[in-house]
Amino acid sequence: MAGAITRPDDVRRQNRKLVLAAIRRKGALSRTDITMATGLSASTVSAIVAGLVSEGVLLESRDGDGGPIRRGRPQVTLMPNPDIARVGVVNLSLNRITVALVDYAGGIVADETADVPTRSASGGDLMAEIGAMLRRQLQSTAGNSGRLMHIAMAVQGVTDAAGETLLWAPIMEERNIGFGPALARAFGVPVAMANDCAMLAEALRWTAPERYGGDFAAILLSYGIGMGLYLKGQPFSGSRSSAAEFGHMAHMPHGALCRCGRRGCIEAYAGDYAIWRNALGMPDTAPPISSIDAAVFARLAERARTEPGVEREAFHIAGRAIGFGLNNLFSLIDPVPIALVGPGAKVFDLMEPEIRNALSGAFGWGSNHQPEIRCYPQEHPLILQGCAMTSLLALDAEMFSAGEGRSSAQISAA
Amino acid sequence: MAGAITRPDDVRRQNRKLVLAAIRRKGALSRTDITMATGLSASTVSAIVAGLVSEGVLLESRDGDGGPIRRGRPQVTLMPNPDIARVGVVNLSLNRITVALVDYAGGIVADETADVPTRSASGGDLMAEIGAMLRRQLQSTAGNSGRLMHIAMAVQGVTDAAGETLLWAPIMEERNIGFGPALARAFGVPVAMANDCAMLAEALRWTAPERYGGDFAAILLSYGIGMGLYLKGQPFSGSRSSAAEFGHMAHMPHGALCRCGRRGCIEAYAGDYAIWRNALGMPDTAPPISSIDAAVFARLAERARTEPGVEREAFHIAGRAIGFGLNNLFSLIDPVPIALVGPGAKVFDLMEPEIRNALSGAFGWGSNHQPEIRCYPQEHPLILQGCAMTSLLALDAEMFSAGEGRSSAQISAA
DNA sequence: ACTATTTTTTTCGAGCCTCGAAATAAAAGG
DNA sequence: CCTTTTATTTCGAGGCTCGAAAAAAATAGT
Repeated sequence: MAGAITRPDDVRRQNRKLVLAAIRRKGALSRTDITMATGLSASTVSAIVAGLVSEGVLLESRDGDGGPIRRGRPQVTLMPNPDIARVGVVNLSLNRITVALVDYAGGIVADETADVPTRSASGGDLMAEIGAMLRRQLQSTAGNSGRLMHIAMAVQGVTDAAGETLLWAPIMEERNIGFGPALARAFGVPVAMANDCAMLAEALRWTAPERYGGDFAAILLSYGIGMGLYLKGQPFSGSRSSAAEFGHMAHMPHGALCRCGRRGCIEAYAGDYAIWRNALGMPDTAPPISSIDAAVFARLAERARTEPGVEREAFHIAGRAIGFGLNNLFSLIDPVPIALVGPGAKVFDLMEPEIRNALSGAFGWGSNHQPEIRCYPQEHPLILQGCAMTSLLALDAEMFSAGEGRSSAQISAA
Repeated sequence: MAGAITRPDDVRRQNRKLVLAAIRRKGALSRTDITMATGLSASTVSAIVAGLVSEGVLLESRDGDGGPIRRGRPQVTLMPNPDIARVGVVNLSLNRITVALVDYAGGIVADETADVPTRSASGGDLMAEIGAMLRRQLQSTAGNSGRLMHIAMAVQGVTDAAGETLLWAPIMEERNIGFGPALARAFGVPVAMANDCAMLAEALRWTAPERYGGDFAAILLSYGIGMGLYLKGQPFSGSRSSAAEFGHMAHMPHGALCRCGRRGCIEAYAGDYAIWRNALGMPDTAPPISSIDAAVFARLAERARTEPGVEREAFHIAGRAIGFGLNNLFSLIDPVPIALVGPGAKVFDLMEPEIRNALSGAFGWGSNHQPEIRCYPQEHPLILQGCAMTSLLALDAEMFSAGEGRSSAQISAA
């Protein structure tokens, strides 16, 4: 409530951020374009851009790239200077680590995926592997671009609100792993860690702002069920943990056994292991299996499509659970567009009728709950993109908006 | 994402708001106190306060009120000028309209409650009654204070996100009633309409900031079940409606009949009519009765306390439903302190064990869901207070923070 | 009574920032 | 080579906050 006080310098910082955001959205903009996009006066834009160029944050490009030849002084295009900084991107999911290096302009400098048995690995093991991968990439690409200035990490699990500690993850035994501080110490840069679904949401918002520019939910259906929420233009998170644990809302009291240890969670009906369990006619208290081969799962879906039976019913049960959860979610936050991401999106056709059915009961006030649902089967590219955006926006906001003082001194271009 | 641009004037506006907020929190402050409370420099505070005093927003009081006699130039106390404006406060609940007039310092100028059969009334009827009550109060207190400048209205029902239209209310048949625009037209002032639970939350936050200064939920257990949420220092609302419909989360698929027309809502197990239904051994599809006498309900609770039986079981069922809802809520937003408000708070002892029980299943990441729960049996004073705060803060922010231009011209002090 | 001390508040100049208007730069057209 | 057009920079005005110094207004002490 108190709020921070405002000083004249804050005005400049705020407007610098505005300029950088506009350029990042469009990729490249002239000063005139920035004037129109931000509403700032031409003189102010001129001053701000001059500062950013002299600090090396932006690059001027005089060659009009393909625009129609017009009379008058040609516009000078401004774009992020790729070599001013790099950011590290890490995605930790079941038995798989992906590390990438992205330059300040968003270009991928390096990209590597390693298979690692996460279930049996300790936090230290994973930390060492991630550190080694990132260090290798930094070395192999040294000299041709700026120094590492930020790391964003996506994990399949519950993180604390500060984005430092992985509190619990279905993909491994150990708990309370401080990946954030560890990475920060190892590489001397700020680290943002978040649930992979939060990164998903960030990426979707970025790639399809016309659809996901407002409120929406990204639901990841893979090994477990997660959700990333954007509300009022802000990523939603709990006060202590990353929260938004859609998959662990209670569907059935004393119901099926969930991997989180409780019973009756939505995930215990709609997670891949749950569908597997039901499709094989196992009791719903059977312990969740740890990993399901994609091809095997695809065959299961195929059988469910071709003939009625226990397999098809398993998908229906999953659909009902998801629909139930969406229904409750929508009771709390109003219906929003939904993005279904990951392997589960490939079998959406098998679940959609039950999902829609669960949502069909209209409230007295008539707001129909039927939302727009879109499917995105490939989650990994989106997660990485979300991490990259998170890091780059953090750089825009924290580092380069601060002005002359620190940044230009810290940055050493090659 | 785009965000508004910032100009030097915005700095002054922001800091004026800061000063006003500090004074409203403490009631009366000297310039030195403001300096410490806001972090602004003494010179800036001096300039801002001079403006506010010359506009008549603040009043200087030279008589040191009881403070220990100290050396040095005595502090001049600044407080809101009660006569600079008044705000109207309206609470519409089942068969009851309360209207009050509050001055800019928060003092109650007039207060009146009328019994009106809301179920059979039309929106126009209610609007006419509210208008008449408010107009009467304005006339009877004319001359001794400022003109009406804002109205806040709390309703037991679902409103749109803009705070203009009552979309649906359990207390009446008609839907989509535009109380907001109607009041605004009738009195020529901005109107903020919201769910009564949102106002509740506002009041609690105000009266006990040490407990409710952060995230918390206020749950109103009366004729229906509502919730007001504060998250990250912001009142939570949906994108289209007021949302946060805790009472209409789905507890049991195809379960008990709810007053909203659907089945299995939490309210259909924990609303007063649901408890009544269960305590009398009626089927849970029996139509909800429209109103329950407080004394009768109290006798019911007394019997449940003294002897086991169907009455006690009815309260247990209610507790389970509420606990179930809290469990799901906490899956989405992390556990937060809970304020139980209204008649239902009087029977909390009968429900608490089942509520706690439903919350006892810990997640894998160990965050225990047991929240701090406090009871506030009297909802009406809190709702009115919340309305008053809403209006006064709106005045602070919108009108007086704008500076010289408009406000001083519009205000006519008696 | 009068001066010294203490505390609060105001005044003043420096340093930011944004903006509009005017000036300058850099192209195509004729 | 001059005119027109469009983009960008320069310049002065007007705000705002801040620190330092000055002024105000009381008590304490002699």
